[in-house]
Amino acid sequence: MTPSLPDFPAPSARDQAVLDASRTVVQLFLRERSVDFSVKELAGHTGLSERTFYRYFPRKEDAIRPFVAAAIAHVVAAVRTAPADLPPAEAFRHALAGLLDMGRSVDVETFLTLVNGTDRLRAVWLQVLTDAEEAFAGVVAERLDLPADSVHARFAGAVVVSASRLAIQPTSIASRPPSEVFAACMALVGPALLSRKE
Amino acid sequence: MTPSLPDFPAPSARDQAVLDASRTVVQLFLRERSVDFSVKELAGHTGLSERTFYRYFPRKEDAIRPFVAAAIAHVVAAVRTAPADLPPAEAFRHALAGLLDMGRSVDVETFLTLVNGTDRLRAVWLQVLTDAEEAFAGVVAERLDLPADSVHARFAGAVVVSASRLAIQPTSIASRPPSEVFAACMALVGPALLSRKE
DNA sequence: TGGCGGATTGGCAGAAACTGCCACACGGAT
DNA sequence: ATCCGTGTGGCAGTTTCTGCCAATCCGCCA
Repeated sequence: MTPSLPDFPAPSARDQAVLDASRTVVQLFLRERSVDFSVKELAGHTGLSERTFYRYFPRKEDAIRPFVAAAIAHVVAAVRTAPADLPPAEAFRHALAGLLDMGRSVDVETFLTLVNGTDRLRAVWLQVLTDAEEAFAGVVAERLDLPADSVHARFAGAVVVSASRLAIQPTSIASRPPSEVFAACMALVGPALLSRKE
Repeated sequence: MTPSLPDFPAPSARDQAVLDASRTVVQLFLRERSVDFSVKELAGHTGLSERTFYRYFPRKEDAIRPFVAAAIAHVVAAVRTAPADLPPAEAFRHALAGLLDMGRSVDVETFLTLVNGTDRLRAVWLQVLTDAEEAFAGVVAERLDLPADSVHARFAGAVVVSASRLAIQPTSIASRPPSEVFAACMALVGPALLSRKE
């Protein structure tokens, strides 16, 4: 039997191995409060050969990507399963807050500091966020009953990502909690972007 | 005498040399419709030694950065000098359209295709756009009389960048002209974000 | 059980990207 | 002429990354 839908690929053993390796790398970064490691070292810490490391991660800085992508997928899933009558903006806000609470297990703040302090990692971070726009556009489209590739949906996805990014920036955090900043941003864009038209 | 304000650095001869080199690289990419060149080749084409190339551009893909940054600075300047009574969204739309018209001298569309088709360049592109958010936030803050580092201004900057990015994406272009897409996005966010409150 | 085929792995060689160092060239001020 | 700060080129050495091949693992079928 085929236990999973063909177009919704079940996470293969390999994907899991990649994600594990990614998580190990991130934990190493956080433990040492540094990202200054050679590939040889990273491969050693993850129990992979150097060659396999490069097969898992096309470039060494991509090692953080699966971990971050998984976190975002978590948010998307949370929004998707939120009660249907919850306004999309609220659903996102809750999901985001949930993620940052989960942050007790991984110190989100130092992670972001490390990532933003390193050009190469910052680049990966931005790429992942840009990919997230698509996923967010998808769930917005679902909720508002729009085509997922419409300008409206895609723009909404991008706006939500922007608000999220702003909400978790250190300078914003200092002033007030992320979910407040996020809500403030959502209030600014008005109802046209994220409400279902009757 | 000191001919320029100390905190507004006059473009040094070196900066100009860097920008020239960057432009040369971009022109090479466009002429060959390829970005597949070694540093040795790029250095040769720009008339720089390999060593100096690395002094100008920390990583080889950064070679496109000054060129793109200059284009964005051009947009920012255009918005800044737009008539004060023009709504900010309109000012951005005009400036953007102007840039794309300038596109006759550099084929914007193939440039974006090349950049988006290469992970390393795409990363740089996204970084530059993220930097642009700050600059855009600055001119929005100017026009709306807000502090430049307020959440409102920064969010507005990010939203404008998102709309611009969406507007120049090939899939969007195919359907309708960029400045229309941009205007559609601006219409979605409503007046709260970009209008001066009386 | 034993072998077959596809996917994954590790090791090695080599290319390409990048850095540290130093000596040299240039231009302006003394 | 000399000094000095800035920029440059060249070279050696390190790190990152890729191509290739042989070895291994694993599900599967005979």
